[in-house]
Amino acid sequence: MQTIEQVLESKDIRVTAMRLLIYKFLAEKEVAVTLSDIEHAFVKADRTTLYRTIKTFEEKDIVHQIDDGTGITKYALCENGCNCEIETDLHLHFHCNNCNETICLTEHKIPQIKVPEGFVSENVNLVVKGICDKCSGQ
Amino acid sequence: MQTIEQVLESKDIRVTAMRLLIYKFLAEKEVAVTLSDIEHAFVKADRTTLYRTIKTFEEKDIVHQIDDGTGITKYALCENGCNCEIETDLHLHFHCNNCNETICLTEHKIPQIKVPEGFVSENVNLVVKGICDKCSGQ
DNA sequence: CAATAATTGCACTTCCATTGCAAGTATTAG
DNA sequence: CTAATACTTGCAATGGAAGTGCAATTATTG
Ligand SMILES: [Mn+2]
Ligand SMILES: [Mn+2]
Ligand SMILES: [Zn+2]
Ligand SMILES: [Zn+2]
Repeated sequence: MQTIEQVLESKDIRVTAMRLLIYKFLAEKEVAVTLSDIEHAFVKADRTTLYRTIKTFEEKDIVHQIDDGTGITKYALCENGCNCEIETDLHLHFHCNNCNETICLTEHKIPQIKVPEGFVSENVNLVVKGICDKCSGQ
Repeated sequence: MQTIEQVLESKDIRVTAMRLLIYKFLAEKEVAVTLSDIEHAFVKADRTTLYRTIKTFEEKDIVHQIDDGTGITKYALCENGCNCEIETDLHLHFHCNNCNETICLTEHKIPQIKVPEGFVSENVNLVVKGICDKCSGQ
């Protein structure tokens, strides 16, 4: 088990207080977060810093971006050993129409999608919408 | 074969010059269009009118919205007999990373996606990204 | 300790989406 | 046919998210 410091260093990112805090915040959340969520969690920090921190994380494949169709970009920590660099987002994402939260279903891989002759598939974004386990009351 | 006038009337939309023109524009395009595309095609009309026309079409299930991950909403005419109201976007969408165009693959239905216990799937958004038939040169 | 490099904060910008309100146009009732 | 009413269109303004230039601060290195 690596410490957060070790994770950052292994990706050639300097360890700063801000980065540790944001990493912890993401790790504690079991759902994908928006920049605005992070802003509300760290009101003292500047928006730009938060923005650039998450962008750094994204570049270095510490987080991946999720477009769940709400129009607002969300982010979630990559799984240990996730290969975002090679094939983006192999797992599917679930967006709850009730609580409006989006979560990674890391265990659920995206099935092979057939495309017509002449088309070349490079990657796939798949978002399932519906009611999440918490909201469905089971 | 219905005329455009008949299509609009059947959906309780008043026939206006603007609406006929925009409908025709969408019908002639084989790709999904942005509001900005429509704006460029109708420079004399006000942006708001174009916006509200497309929103009216969307409400009445004449067009469907496509979120292809570019951050800009696109629209495309619904197929004849499409059931947007009931289950949104059964077909998949393809976004070309080369020409930046998005098309409906109406023949390609989205496969059944399994979700974990407790989750209820209501609809699915699936966008495949890659190279389209025109750009792949076949 | 000084030089250098990276990070952070502030201010500003751009782009798309959306709304209030007034003016114009079509529809309906008398 | 005319007046009242409903709907459509245009203008102006707003809001929200994303992104950038630059200076100040902080950390790293020699
Ligand atoms: Mn994910
Ligand atoms: Mn479509
Ligand atoms: Zn929920
Ligand atoms: Zn193409």
